[in-house]
Amino acid sequence: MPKGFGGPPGWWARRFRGLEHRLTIPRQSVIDVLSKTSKHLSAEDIYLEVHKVYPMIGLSSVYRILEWLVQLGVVMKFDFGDKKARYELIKESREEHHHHHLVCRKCKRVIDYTEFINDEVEFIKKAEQGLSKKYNFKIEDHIIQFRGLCSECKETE
Amino acid sequence: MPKGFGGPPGWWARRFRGLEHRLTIPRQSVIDVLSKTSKHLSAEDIYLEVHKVYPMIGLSSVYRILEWLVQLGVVMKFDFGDKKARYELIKESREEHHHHHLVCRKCKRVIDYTEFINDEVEFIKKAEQGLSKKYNFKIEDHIIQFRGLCSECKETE
DNA sequence: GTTTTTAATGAGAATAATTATCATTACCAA
DNA sequence: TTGGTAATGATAATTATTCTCATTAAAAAC
Ligand SMILES: [Mn+2]
Ligand SMILES: [Mn+2]
Ligand SMILES: [Zn+2]
Ligand SMILES: [Zn+2]
Repeated sequence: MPKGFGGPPGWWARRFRGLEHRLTIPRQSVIDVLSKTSKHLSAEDIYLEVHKVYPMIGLSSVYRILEWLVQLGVVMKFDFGDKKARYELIKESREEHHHHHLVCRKCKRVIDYTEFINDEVEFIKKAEQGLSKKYNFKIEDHIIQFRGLCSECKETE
Repeated sequence: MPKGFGGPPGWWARRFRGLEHRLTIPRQSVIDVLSKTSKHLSAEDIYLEVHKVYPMIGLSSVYRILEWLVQLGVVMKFDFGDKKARYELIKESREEHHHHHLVCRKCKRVIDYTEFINDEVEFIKKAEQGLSKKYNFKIEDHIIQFRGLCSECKETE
């Protein structure tokens, strides 16, 4: 795997080997872009980034690849209220990078936060146990968002 | 206000009186539909329901009215991963009806749950305090979703 | 009540994110 | 190599949502 393609060399190759999933250059490139940022990129953002290093990429491929990664549980897809989906790689060291979002309803700015994760994990664990039992529902992940006004938008109210 | 238009007679009229907001028949009708269901209706669902009782309603009015209600903090707008927005009236007795959602990633079914609300309120209160201070962010509401597979979809896996 | 002013509506066109289609290309396994 | 399959990229199609604008309804002024 060429240097600069997302994570420790071979990591993604190993991640996908054996599955009937090929780690092609377009796929590598998308993963690479996602792995290099903590921003919340839209499909088009990602397309433009990949395009810089791999200009023959097609926008439809980006959408296809993102959907593939979401299905595989490698990427999370978010809706922050502007009308495009935003994507974020789920980091390996989940515990380290587990976080949620503050979303400004006005400017749509998004702030990652990791505070209170311990309290959260405790609360979530209990809730997940109870809910999955009661509703016979297999819980795979969760979303927590606080919504309101960011410091900037609070001024201009 | 005609009987059957959403809640105790005069309630919504009082709710909006004095604001420069008119409680017209299209607006009443939309509120009425939302107040009579616990489903998570899309704009078009609402349009079709209102249309039954007020056939001259326009779809664009429904969108406009829903946005207005969201701005007023009377209605919440959700994204459950199918690609249309869904709307839910925020009930007066918030404590009573405060709930969150289990969302099936496969069939997009949505289950309301109210369990663990006490634990949640405690956790949320603490988090809100800390986060709003640290990030100088005015928190207005929050979203919690558990996502995964409903009992049906778990079978066909 | 009638007129004046303003806000809200409804039809339809326009927008824009996402999906579907399909011919071409890259990849893998004999 | 060669055959079979999976992935890609260009493009068209879809579809939820927003915009525009002439018409209508509501409140305010008279
Ligand atoms: Mn994030
Ligand atoms: Mn609900
Ligand atoms: Zn803001
Ligand atoms: Zn399901």
